[in-house]
Formats: sequence, C-alpha cells, structure tokens
Amino acid sequence: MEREVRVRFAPSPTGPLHIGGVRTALYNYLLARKLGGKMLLRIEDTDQNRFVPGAEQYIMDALRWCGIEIDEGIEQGGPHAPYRQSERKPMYRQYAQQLIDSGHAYYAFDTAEDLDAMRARLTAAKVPNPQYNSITRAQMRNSLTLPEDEVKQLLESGAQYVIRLKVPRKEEIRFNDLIRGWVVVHSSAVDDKVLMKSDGMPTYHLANIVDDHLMEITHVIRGEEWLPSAPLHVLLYRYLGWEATMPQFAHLPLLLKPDGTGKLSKRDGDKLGFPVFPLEWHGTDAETGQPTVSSGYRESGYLPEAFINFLAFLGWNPGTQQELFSMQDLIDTFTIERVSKSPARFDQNKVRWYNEQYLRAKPDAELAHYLIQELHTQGLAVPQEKAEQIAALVKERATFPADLAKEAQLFFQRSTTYDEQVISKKWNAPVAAALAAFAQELTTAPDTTPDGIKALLTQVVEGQGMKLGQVLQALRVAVTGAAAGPDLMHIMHILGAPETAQRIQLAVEKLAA
RNA sequence: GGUCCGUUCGUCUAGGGGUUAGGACAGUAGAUUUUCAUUCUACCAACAGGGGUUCGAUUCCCCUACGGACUACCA
Repeated sequence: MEREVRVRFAPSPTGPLHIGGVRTALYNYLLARKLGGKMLLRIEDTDQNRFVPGAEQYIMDALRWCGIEIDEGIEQGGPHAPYRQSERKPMYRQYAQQLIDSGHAYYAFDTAEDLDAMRARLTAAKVPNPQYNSITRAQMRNSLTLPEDEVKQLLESGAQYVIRLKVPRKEEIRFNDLIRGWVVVHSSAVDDKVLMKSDGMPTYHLANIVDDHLMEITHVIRGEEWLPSAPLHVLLYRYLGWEATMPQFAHLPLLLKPDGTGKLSKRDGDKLGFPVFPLEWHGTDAETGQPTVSSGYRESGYLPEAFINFLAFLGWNPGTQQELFSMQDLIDTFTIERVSKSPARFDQNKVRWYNEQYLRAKPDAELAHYLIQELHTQGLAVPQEKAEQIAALVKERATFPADLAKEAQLFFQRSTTYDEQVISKKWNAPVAAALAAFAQELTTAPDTTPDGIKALLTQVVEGQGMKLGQVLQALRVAVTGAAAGPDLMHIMHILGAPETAQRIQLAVEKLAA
C-alpha cells in the first residue's frame, strides 16, 4: 500500500527563523502539496536553556506570511499531538529503554570534567578524531565498564547519567539521499551520541527519530548541516526496528553569505546589508541584554510572492526559461530531483527584481488601496479613482510599495524649490512667456486628457515660434520642481488644469525675481 | 586535524561524451522617451587544475586544489 506523503518542518524556537529555514520549510511544503500529502510543523524545544520567548509565535507568523500552510502542528492540532517536543517528554524514555534492553545503548555516568579530560588526553595523544566511541568508552564510567551492581546502585541513588548509543566499531552505514545519491559513512566516524540528557530530556537525535516515526513522516527534507548525523539516525531506525518505514532523506544545499564564507546564520542579523529574516524580529542582545531589532522582508516592503519565488530558485529550478512562479506554479513544478547539490549565495539584486515584477503585476486598484492608506497616515484623503491613476503612472518606477507613496508626493505638495541645473540651462524669458501663455490657455482648455494637454501645449509653444523640446524640461520643473519623474502629460492630467496652471504661474513669478 | 558534501559567466542556474555551452539578475552600449525610470535590442562574461577512459571530454573515473558542513548532555 502506498503511504501518504507526510513531511515536517521542525525548527527549534531559539530565535527568529532565517531565510534558509524558510526555504527548507518551503521545499517541504511544495513536496507535500505536490504529492497530495501533509505538512507538519513540529517544535523541537528539547534544549530548555536555549528557549527564546516569542520564537515559536514568530515561526508560525513567518510561515503564514510566506503562504506556507501547515496541516498539523501546535496551532492546528492533529492525530499525533502534541507537536511540541517538550510536551512529548514522557514518550521518549521508553524508546531509550528499549535500546538499552536490546544492547544498543548504555548508561554513562561521566561528568563534564571526565569528558574534558578524555578529550584532552586523546588530543595530546594525537588521536585523529577524539570522541566517545567504541574504543574510548572502555575507559569511561558507564554501564559497559562498571560492575552490574554498581550501575544498579548508581541508578537507584539518583546519580546523574545520560544514555548513549552504542555505535558499532566496524560497520559501513549507507543511505540513499534523494539529492546526493548514496552516502556511505563508516561507523568509526560516528561517536556514541547522547540520546537522553541528564535532565531527562531526549537530545535532538532521539526525539527526532522517535517523532518522525510516530508521526509517520515519509520524507525528511532538511539542511546539509544534518548530513553528518544522518548515519547515526539510520542506526537509530535500525536498532529501534523501524528501518522498513524509515523516511527518505534529502539534504538541501546550504545558503551561504553573499561573500560565500560560510552558512547564513540568524546571528548575521542586519550585518549583511539585507534582511535575513522574513519578519522583523525584536530580540535582546546576548551580551548587553539591550533590546535589538532585526529587519524583516515584510517590513522592508517585499511582497511574500516575490520573496518566495526568489527563495524557491535558490537551490532549485524548473529547467525551463520561466522565472516567475506563483506558489501554485511552484507546487505544480517542484520535484526534489531538481534541487541542486551545491550551495547558493544570496543575491540582493535578484530579490529586488522579483519584487518589482510582482509589484507591477498587481492590479492598480490594489496598489491604489495601499496608496490611500499610506497617504491617509499623512493626513491626505485621496479618492480611489485618483489613487488608481497615480498608481498606474508610478508603479513602473517602484521597487517597493513605499516608493509609490514617495512618487505620489508631487501630486499633493507644491515644490518649494526648482531644480537648479534645469533652470540655469532651460529657463529664459521666452520659455517663461510661453509657459505663462500655456497656463493661461489651460484654465479654459476643453480637453485635459494627457493627449489633449499635449496638443494644447504644442499649439501654444509653436505659436510662440518655439519647439516643444525647448520648454518641456522647464515645464516639468515648474510643475514638479524636479528634473526627473513620471510622464509629464499624465502628471498634469491627474493634477488637473487649475492646479497645473497655478503651479506654472507660481514658478514664472518666483523664477522671474 | 578527522569525517562527509560540493565546484559551469560577478551572482542564481540550464545542459550534457561531438553544442556558436542556453536563460535570468547585475554590468556596458544603443534605440524609444520631454527627463529619470520603464520597455526593447545588442554586447560583456563560465565548464577550478592535472591525469586517465574514449576517435572525441565541460559531461564518466581518479588525484590535487579550493570552498563548505559536521566534529556538545545545541538543534
């Protein structure tokens, strides 16, 4: 029987989610939707020391903003609740016990000092890879080296202990990664990982395998940083007797910093000159305890569609020439086989370009709605129709919605200054006279459409024995104060004849002085 | 150091034993425009190096170099 595809995104709530994490969530989501499966969100909070308040909520808000929908998780519940590992604590113990009973795990009583001493000893002896493993465990204090009754007594006396996996000495561990093909690791390179911590919490490794099994996960899609521990996970599935339903692994290439010197991390914050978080994050500085703010894509004016489209292409592509993909397009086209193996760097130019594309594709009515709201905060009331005209005119010049409002200012404020370069080059008595005449005509013009205005202007200017090109720049400055901007005829049309005429007259007076 | 992963234009990438090695972003130039921008057109620009295998390797294999990840009672 074909199993239902079930994938999970399993972040730990130690802070905001960075874009690499968002991409991992995205690929999981795309696969789930493509294959008609389920997407789960599981919170991996087994490290109580690293818990950051608000991080969990942030993760859910960020995914929602991105359009990544969760089928089962802490908000929506599901057949395998709870979806927060700290709440599943009692479930892990029995599996650790099962491993001990079957001889695949053991108790270890070593203190932090013991471990440090062991590593120091091994390093001094120039052992290539100092670790707690099949060799060194013979020298440590654990249930393999201590007499049985002493172990029993230690356990009963409440001594601190951990449970470690007994990794075989000589064995090849292999698994077929969906992206990388067969990966083979020798067991001697894997250490006896702690499964249960002395505080009674499982480590990531145990909790992860137990939960993925219990939650019937079919595909584990995660970052490449997990590749080295994948063999350990394979071993756990085997020893727990779950190998037959072990999920398929896919290790995603890393997202690198723009200079390629390492993987992007949440600590990069705003240091890189672009947001690394989907949403703005309010945190506290680890050293000073001062509140900090890290910028987010949402607050910077990025549209979620653009952000997601861009992110999807960082490490994946459809093999066609198409660049613009809606979420549904991505779902329809995505296959894990087309995810690349090599890491990708972040390209700021390209996200901006994507944002421009999506912004321009938005209906004018929607852009107008934004404009109205934005201008309202400035105390300006703008009718829908006018806002739409403005939006249509300026959207080609905008990267972010905020640019729309910026460009729209000229319609609501007369400039108090005039571009000096244009004035010195293009402004003279005949030009001023022609413009004054034009302003005069404009007040009674029957046709104030862009074309009508242009016809009138041409008529007036040529009537004065001049060419249009001689006055246009001056006219622009007279009307807007600036040397550059959107199409002048459209500006004058939206402004209306009376306002345009007044502005021209004002400029003529001011610049004559 | 050890283990693992990776390497096509500046960036994201397509391709794959015989190709003018394709696209997008960025850059440059031109056209359009009253201006800036947009748009359009063109240009620039890459198979890390060395060995094999082969009639032929950018493509397959090996080595080297470089880059990265991991190497916690963190995830």
